[in-house]
Amino acid sequence: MSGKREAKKEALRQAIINAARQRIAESGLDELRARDIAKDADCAVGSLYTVFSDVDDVVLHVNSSTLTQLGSVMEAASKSADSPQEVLVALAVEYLKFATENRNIWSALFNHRLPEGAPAPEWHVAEHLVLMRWIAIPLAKLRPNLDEKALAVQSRILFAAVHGIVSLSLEGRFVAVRRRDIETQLIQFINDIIRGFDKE
Amino acid sequence: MSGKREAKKEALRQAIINAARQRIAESGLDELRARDIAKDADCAVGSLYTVFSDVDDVVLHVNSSTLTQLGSVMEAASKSADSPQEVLVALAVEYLKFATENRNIWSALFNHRLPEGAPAPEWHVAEHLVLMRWIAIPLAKLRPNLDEKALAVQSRILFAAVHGIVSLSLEGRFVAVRRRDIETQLIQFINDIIRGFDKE
DNA sequence: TGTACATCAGTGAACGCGCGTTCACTGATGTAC
DNA sequence: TGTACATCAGTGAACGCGCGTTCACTGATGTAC
Repeated sequence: MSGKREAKKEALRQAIINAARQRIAESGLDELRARDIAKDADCAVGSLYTVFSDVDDVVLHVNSSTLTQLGSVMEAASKSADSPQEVLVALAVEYLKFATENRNIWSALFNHRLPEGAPAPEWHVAEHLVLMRWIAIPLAKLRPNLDEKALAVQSRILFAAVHGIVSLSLEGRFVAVRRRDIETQLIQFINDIIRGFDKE
Repeated sequence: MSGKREAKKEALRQAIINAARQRIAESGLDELRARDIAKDADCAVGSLYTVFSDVDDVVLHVNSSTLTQLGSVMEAASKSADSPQEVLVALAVEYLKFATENRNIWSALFNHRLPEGAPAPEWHVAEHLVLMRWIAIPLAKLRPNLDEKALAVQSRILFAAVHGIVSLSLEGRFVAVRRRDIETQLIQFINDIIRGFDKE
């Protein structure tokens, strides 16, 4: 009966990550507090520090699980259509949908800043790169002349553009566009770009 | 000699705004502290509260002046080329340049969050709208069939896309693209979109 | 299986600090005559 | 122009609070025999 400690520790880790995710989903990353996480996870504040190095570390793990979710969404979108055009549109639309339905969780991905000298750990960066693959696949079919490197760059640029549209629209601020218009606009936008490829 | 008080007050306002801008430029919005602003502006912390309601109010004014700067940049870009295609490219390139050269000042525009219930004051929102006009003008020539409303939406979408590319590239994070490639990519991106319009 | 001891997870009150904001006071500007 | 008083800008030490993190302690799990 030796794995009992290990098992409890793992359960605690999960409870903390879930509690943190829940909190972020409800009130946003800015309102996340160590004490609140502990309360929701049914443990003492101190316990948090026995399984994570600090609160940022917890957030990193929440974001990691968000990226996994997003990966599934993108995989599904990729399979939902045949032509690469349609796949790219589906990816954009599903991204918008995910962001809309999981606003705070999604924005935590981009608003979480690690303290000064600490760059995001490598395993976390890698998780992002995986997502770019889902864009690269259909893009490769549309632009077969691009080499691997150029393809990677193009994927990121396209992601960044879509992200920008989703982001500025959702975060609302000054550049707001009516919610029900965004999807239409996004689809049209992707199609415009793809048409641009054709004529190149 | 009755305007002396008024004049000093105005000088203090400017000194505080300038000090805050300088601080933000050097260390970013996150590192902005009331005491530091006061020290740089050669006044006591308390003075800040005699001319501004709080630190957020100061930031709002810094951002306002940044928007004015950005307006001049966009105006110049608009005059630097004749064809609407070239103007749109110039606007994007100059936006990238402005963001690169004034990284912290620029990102304060987007990272400054007002506390809960307080939306940005109307005068500040209006300043943003003015910028969208610089995009709408060349866009109207390329797509003469769009009505005023659709044109406004398209301008915002286009801005959001460019902003997304500039933003994710500069803020670096995971989706980094090599700096010297961004400009090339951005130009190509705008051209792709415009070509898309043509084929519509 | 049972007992004695060792280890380590889990606890939560207390520490410490950063920082926005206030407020009783001082001194400069303005007004009245 | 000069003097006395009033007003208000400017001061900065002190307040207050939020919150991440620690650490001496307790109690549960594991090990030895």
